[in-house]
Amino acid sequence: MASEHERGRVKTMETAFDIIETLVALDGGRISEVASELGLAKSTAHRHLTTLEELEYVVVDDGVYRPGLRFLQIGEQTRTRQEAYELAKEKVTDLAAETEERSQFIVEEYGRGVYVFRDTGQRAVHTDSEIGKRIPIHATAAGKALLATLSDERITEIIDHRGLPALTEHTITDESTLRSELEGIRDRGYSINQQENTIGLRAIGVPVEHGDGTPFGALSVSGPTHRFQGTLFEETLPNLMLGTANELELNIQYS
Amino acid sequence: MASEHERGRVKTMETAFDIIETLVALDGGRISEVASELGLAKSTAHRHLTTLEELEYVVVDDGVYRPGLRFLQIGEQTRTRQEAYELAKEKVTDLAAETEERSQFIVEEYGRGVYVFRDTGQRAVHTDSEIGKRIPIHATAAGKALLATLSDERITEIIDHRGLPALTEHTITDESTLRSELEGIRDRGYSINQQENTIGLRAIGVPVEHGDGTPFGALSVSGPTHRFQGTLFEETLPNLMLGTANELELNIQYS
DNA sequence: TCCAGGAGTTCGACGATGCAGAACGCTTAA
DNA sequence: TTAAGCGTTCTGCATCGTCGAACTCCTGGA
Repeated sequence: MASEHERGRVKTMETAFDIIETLVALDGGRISEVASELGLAKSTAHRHLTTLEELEYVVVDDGVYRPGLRFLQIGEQTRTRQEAYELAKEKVTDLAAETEERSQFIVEEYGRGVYVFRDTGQRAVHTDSEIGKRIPIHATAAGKALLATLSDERITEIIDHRGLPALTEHTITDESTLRSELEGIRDRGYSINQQENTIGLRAIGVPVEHGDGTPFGALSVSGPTHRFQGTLFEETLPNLMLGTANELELNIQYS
Repeated sequence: MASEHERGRVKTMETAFDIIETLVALDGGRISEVASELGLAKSTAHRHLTTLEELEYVVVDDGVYRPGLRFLQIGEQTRTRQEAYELAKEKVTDLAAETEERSQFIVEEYGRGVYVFRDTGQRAVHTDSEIGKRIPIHATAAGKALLATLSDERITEIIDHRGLPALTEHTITDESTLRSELEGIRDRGYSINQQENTIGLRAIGVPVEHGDGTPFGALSVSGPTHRFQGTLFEETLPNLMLGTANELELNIQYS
């Protein structure tokens, strides 16, 4: 099963996490569901799930196993471990309030962007449901801003590893185009997303660096093309975001 | 190593999660640190950590391994899976805004209370750092409110499993006292915490149930004894919270 | 410059342990 | 009453996780 992995790894651990991911994907599953889904013997799935439950990583309700809140605990701890994350959260909230659009903060992990905070202007649409979601780094404003802060070697690594898949007809899929785009971002200080990720959506992103110039993450604000145009899109928003990123960097430096 | 666990479980998985928990506890560790911490051979720790990194559950920076954001992803997904959680979050925010005190929503897992949302009135102190934290269910307002909604058998199970450890001199450590306290909560509709968890802190908790009467979680608001007294503590707050819980239950029922 | 110490990595051999499959009991539906 | 489906338990086999040794790389001190 799934033997595309290198040798020399702990196979049992792979099946353990395969099971957890199956539970996430199925939104909870019974023993035999999991077993057939992964091609395991029923007894094996049973043993794994029982162990996961004893370790308190999985809860069982009426025979249906689901991931437990311990993942949330570990996730929150890794998120808040760095004080800078709290500062970034404030800025995300501020941006959402000022622009009344959707704003988010992402960091890079394994060559992809990961949503760390997100907020929206209107209270009603307020949802955190995509926190932790991984997005292709080359097709989002925040992702490109982040890429621009990385070293050339790291950029090459990421492109080699993840490729440049097209998400819409506007996605940049050519490496040299992307590189010159990144050059432009470094000059301007901010990045633009022109429906490269989703048709009908534009966005502006700004990188955020630590005091010593090492990359930290990126802020972005996104909205519909009919609102994101003209002076707002070309001047007001970029200036607001550059200012916000600058404040954030100063806050980080002196905290 | 650590052989107090039952036979018939997947031992390798236990060491895998032991390693993850060690990384959480140490806030990142090197291979040999983890190995000596858990009494493993260096090569074993190496193999596990390499596997965890390949599975993208752990990131490595300059030889130091840390839990990755995938835990956050799984945690957020389990939290937001149930739509009711979003509704609960709104109420936590509302309570924090109205009372200008700390408010939280907890659910029960493995016989303990788990913070699912938390908010505080003043923006400055706004921190989510304790999300996911597990608390003794008998020594908190929300915990007792939650306990009061459970079946007698489940209550017995929890007490047998977790015991009633004293956290302060006011903690209820006697089972029959706790049971009559729960009876009172069922009558009144809300619970009170009189410095049972932390000296100097009082709190009020209300249970939240699904439309069919099954337990969902509990809301609570906590504050310092010098503010939590008199009419506020005896009337205003309880009424506010009972109303809020009632609204929440209605929202849940018709969503 | 050389050596010593510590860290990460690789390798091989042993035996613990994870795995599949069968068998059993329970519940549900026909 | 029976059959199907599910969870649970057990047992034997061979896989695979474990340890320890050996090697390299890096760093700091003499």
